[in-house]
Amino acid sequence: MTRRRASLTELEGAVLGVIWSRRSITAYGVRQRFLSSPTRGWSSSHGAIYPAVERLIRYGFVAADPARSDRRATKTLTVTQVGSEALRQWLMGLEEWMGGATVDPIRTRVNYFSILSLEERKSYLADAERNARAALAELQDFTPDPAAHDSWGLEAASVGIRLEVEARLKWLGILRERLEAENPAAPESDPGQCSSIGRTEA
Amino acid sequence: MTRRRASLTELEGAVLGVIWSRRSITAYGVRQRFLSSPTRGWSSSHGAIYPAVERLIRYGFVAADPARSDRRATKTLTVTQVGSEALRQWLMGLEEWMGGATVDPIRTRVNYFSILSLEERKSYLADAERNARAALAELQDFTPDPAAHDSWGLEAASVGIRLEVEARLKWLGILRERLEAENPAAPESDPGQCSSIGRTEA
DNA sequence: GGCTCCATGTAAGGAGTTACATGATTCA
DNA sequence: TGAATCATGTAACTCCTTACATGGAGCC
Repeated sequence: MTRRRASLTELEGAVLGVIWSRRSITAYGVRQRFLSSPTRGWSSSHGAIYPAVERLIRYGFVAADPARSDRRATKTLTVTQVGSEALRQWLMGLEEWMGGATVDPIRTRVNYFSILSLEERKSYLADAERNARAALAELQDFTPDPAAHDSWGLEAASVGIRLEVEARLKWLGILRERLEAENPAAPESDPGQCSSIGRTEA
Repeated sequence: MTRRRASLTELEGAVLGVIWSRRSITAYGVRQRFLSSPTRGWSSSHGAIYPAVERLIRYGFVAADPARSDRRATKTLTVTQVGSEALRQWLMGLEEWMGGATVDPIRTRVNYFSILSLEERKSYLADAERNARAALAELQDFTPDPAAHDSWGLEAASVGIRLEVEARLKWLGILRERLEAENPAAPESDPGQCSSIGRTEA
């Protein structure tokens, strides 16, 4: 119950949420949950999760009891009363900027598209579409944590994930069409013209 | 031209891209670009950008020339030949995971929705929708950097931003409807029943 | 007995946030 | 001359990544 920041970090909040949604789980189990999340970019390294759990314990938000019937250092984590209130507060602590767009590595790169040749752009878009489609396919097989005591939220979130990836796919399709419209595939004629487009820099 | 990582970080890549898209710009100007980006979550702190620029200079990707007609320490940054190749390589270095969903703070919180009361959930969704709508409205006024030498990519990216936020808005609408369908607004009758739903934990 | 998981930790190094600190330029 | 803005940097702190390190449990 040490001094702590005004509010939880995203990782701490998510870890607290996972423990809560399982009623009890080990730190190792928390990591498994993060690993199996369809959302890429969740830090699921030991070096991030164990310290985060430790902090939650220090704050008094999580109780760690040595697991009986296991001579290992295995600890069973549970959310305390205080922790449950902290989780609720973190949840309700929406900030205005959160309504805006997230950082999307595919989109970041598109900003500087004009450095690429037409062929490179096409190849980029094809790669991106393939990756997005793969993510969507994986999503088909995804079932939210069956061990959670209530999966309304997990279900709801997975709908959001699907919509986000579908939006990305739609966007990539628009870009592909845009590119094709601007550079009609001149059939076997004058290939030199196309490949110079977009390479303003040597 | 010091030893460096195998590939650029997202921040380094984006900084390199900004410098390239302006042909030349100061580090301060790069920061202004990040600040005016409609994508939230871009680190735009001095403490992140100046060191990133320094690294790019060390790698030989960016040239820094003291600006004439300015007795301050102002340096004009330009992308070198090597840097332009590095930018192209970073751009084309798409990885598979990038097709997946990004970390969205609104969505993260929804995962643990079952800790909230019905009223709290409704309030959360209303807040989130308001924030997303505000982000969309700001996007209307947004024009990609007019000083860029080619804005195809910037334009294309801003379309993606719009689609992402619209998808978020659509998703939040679905959740709101879902919530209302499950808990029909019992008109002035038995308010106690509703407020207990979703609070399985004390 | 050996392999695969389960389970927890630590240490080095890199990077971002925030706050501190300084000074030039421009415009009214 | 004063205020706002342009412009750069540094230092403390925290956090994450990656790799290293250890050992029990369960199963064949």
